[in-house]
Amino acid sequence: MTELIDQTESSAGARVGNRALSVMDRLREAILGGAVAAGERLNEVQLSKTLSVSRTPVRAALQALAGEGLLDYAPNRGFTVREFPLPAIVDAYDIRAALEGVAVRFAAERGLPAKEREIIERALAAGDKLLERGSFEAGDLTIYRDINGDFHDALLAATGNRMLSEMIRICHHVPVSSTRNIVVFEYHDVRRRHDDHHRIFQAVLAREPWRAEMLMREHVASIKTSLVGYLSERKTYPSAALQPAGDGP
Amino acid sequence: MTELIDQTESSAGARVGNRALSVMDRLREAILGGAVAAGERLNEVQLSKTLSVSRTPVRAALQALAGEGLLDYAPNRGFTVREFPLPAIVDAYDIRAALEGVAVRFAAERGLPAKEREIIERALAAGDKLLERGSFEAGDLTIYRDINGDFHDALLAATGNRMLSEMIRICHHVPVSSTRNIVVFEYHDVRRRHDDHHRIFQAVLAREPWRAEMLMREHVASIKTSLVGYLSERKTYPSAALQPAGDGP
DNA sequence: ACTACGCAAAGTGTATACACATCAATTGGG
DNA sequence: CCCAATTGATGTGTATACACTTTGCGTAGT
Repeated sequence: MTELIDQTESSAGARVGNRALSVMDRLREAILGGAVAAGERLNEVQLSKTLSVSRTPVRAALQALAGEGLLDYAPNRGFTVREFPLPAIVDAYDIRAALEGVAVRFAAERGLPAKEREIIERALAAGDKLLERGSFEAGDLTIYRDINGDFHDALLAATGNRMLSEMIRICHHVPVSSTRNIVVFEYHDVRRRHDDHHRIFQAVLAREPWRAEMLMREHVASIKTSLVGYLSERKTYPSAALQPAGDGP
Repeated sequence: MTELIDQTESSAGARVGNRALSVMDRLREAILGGAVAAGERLNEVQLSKTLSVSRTPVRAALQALAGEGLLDYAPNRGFTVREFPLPAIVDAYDIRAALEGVAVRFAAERGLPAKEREIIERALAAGDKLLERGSFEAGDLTIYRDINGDFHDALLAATGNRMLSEMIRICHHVPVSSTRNIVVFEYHDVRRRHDDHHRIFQAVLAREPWRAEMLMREHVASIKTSLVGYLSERKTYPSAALQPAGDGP
């Protein structure tokens, strides 16, 4: 009763009740933030003591997170943080490329609702303005990260297919692979991807489904390529290294 | 300890503990079988009385099924059977086509493990034998349904990517859209799809990733087309009509 | 007759106690 | 000295009681 929880999302995915919801959010944050190691076993009583709730909402949250693919479950052994080996992370980009490709194809076939169209136009305009200077300054990348997120989210909402959006959301929530992050910091790369966005948007408006899909697939694939290149330069395993960098537009 | 449950699957997806597992299976069966209507609200106490268990495993099962996308959840209102409008069912084929396309691409890139290769070869041989007669008899479709399932499952296992296989599994579990069913009964159509399987397998063996992906996409897309055609002939809504027919190879 | 308030019944959310499985360490036998 | 069985501790699985939220019905007021 005293807790203030943003239960904006109503019935998507595998949510759970009041208190369990906040537990779920805190746990997800902890997992994605790397506070708990991959493969680590999550002790229910310990968590319930830490979070000052009973085991019931903790269990509910754990099961919901398992539904999101962040945890593994083994009977009589409880939940463990799912491991995401580097190959699996890279694969996630291919999966995401295929799914977002289908999403924009749907959007191009069905047409863009006015609301989403406005959001996208605003995002594109904001990107144009940010990029017209010809170079990046301090907080610019953070700003563009949000712009990029708005673009993809709006396109996602435009498909009107829950299963598809949930799957894409899962791809975005693969540890270290959040959409709102950017792998390549070079101005020139961001510029190119912003141009991709324009082209994709045009294809959707022009009702060219297959061109839109193809562009989106290539768009996401190029992000994967950048990630792989980034990783092969510095051999370091990116569990923490990528944390602030992550993935791309 | 008196109950005999097949807990073959260990840590995939969102499973839950011993008793909850059997509850989950029974509920899934009931939902997929159409025993409970879409949109219907699932009463926890009623279910627990029906199944002779307490509410705890029932809740666990419900949350797990929500994680599989079969149920919706609303805080303080419980779980409802998710609705799958006809457009969503049709969309599922496009999503499945994209995902299985990526799966075979991975298989072609990575190579087929000996075990899966054997399974596929056996399935293809069995299909050849079944089809060489030139026409279908009574139980032949049921047999081919299993052959078809084995083929797709083996290919799926060969990718070695959990997220991908789970997503494909979800597509297959969309109500009325199980892979192991076949929409078109014509011998000629099954023949064509069996040929598709051969070509896909060859492409995977020949290490031609993009050709394999393209073939698989077209393969699944053709099934969607058949379904749409089937539906537009008889205008009846397929909630029950498709139950025995379903979807295809 | 219609609306608004309130109360009661139904149902979900949470806490807690107990049953059972798993794992590790210790002890007894070979 | 090593292997194995048993026993304890740790931790999950289930049942149940209670608190809170929602919802529908009934009543009173306009």
